[in-house]
Amino acid sequence: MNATSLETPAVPVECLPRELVKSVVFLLGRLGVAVKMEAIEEFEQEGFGPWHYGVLALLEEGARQTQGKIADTLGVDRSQLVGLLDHLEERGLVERRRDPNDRRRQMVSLTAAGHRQLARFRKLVRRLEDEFLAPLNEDERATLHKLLLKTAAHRDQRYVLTA
Amino acid sequence: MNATSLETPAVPVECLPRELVKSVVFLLGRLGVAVKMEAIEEFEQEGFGPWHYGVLALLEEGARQTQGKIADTLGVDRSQLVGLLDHLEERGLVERRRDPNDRRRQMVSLTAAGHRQLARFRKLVRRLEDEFLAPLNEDERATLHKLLLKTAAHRDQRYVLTA
DNA sequence: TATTGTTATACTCTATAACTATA
DNA sequence: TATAGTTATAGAGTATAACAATA
Repeated sequence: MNATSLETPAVPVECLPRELVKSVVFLLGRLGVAVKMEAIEEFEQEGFGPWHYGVLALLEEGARQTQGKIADTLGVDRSQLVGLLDHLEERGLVERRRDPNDRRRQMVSLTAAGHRQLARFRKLVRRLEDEFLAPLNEDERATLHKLLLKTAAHRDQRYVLTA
Repeated sequence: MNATSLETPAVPVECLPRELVKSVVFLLGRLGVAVKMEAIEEFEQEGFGPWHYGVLALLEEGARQTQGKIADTLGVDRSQLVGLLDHLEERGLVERRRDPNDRRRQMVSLTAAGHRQLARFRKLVRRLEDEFLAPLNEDERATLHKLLLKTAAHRDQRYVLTA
């Protein structure tokens, strides 16, 4: 039984320095890392990681991408993507085919099983989001999203939502 | 010159999947990790890490903490805190004194130099925050803070701002 | 020679587990 | 025996660099 228990702790939980709690970047960093870790745990229970979800989601939007493009778009290293695709291919969720016009390139595409797995991933993410944002109502979530998106898009073009 | 350059890129930057960009938890995770990495870089240039700032900020609020209390409050492992305090003590920013009533305990307190370093850390964090939240005005930053705090406090008592 | 995908290597961070000295 | 602090060890995750095939 530790201090994070739901029961009233014998010793009151010490608060973080006000200075930190008042800082937007501190909260952003802490929450961001926390949500990432929770996501990793959730995906791991199904034998995957969050990156696998990103790859499948990207492939569904624009089929037949080369590995280089997938890696650059998602912001993962090309060498890292190899292992992710191996994992997905072994489970029959994606297919790799050499581009006949340039046999260095691999054209990656989603299989039917890949689409079904993507649906499962979406359910997982919805659950995670509902749990993590539990104290916020719909309006607040929309506001939070708007502010985060504005911040992200300012730093990185890839976040700009095109019409 | 890479694709993240400010110039108009020859090849248009591929967008992330809309599905991801529309997810609050995805943005939160990405931005959180990004701001953490930027903070680490900034602190590193002064020969420290973000944790050192947390320790100094905590010590200023409530002096003469034991190491266990500091570690639990900040959420770092006790064994990790040892190295952080070594680093700070070598530079004369904190002092460790054995508690005469229980010689297992170390009482840690801030020195005058520690206070001055804390002031420098604060300037660094203000700069980081201004840079990271550049696209948001004062009202938006306040709203973002409110929403993040509400989310964090719901998950972890240590974030509850006491009057 | 440059590029695509791949493999191998190294390094950082963290989590865990032993160890000491005190209680 | 249990606790506070310390040290040592091992693992995951990531970044870097070498490599093979093709252009």
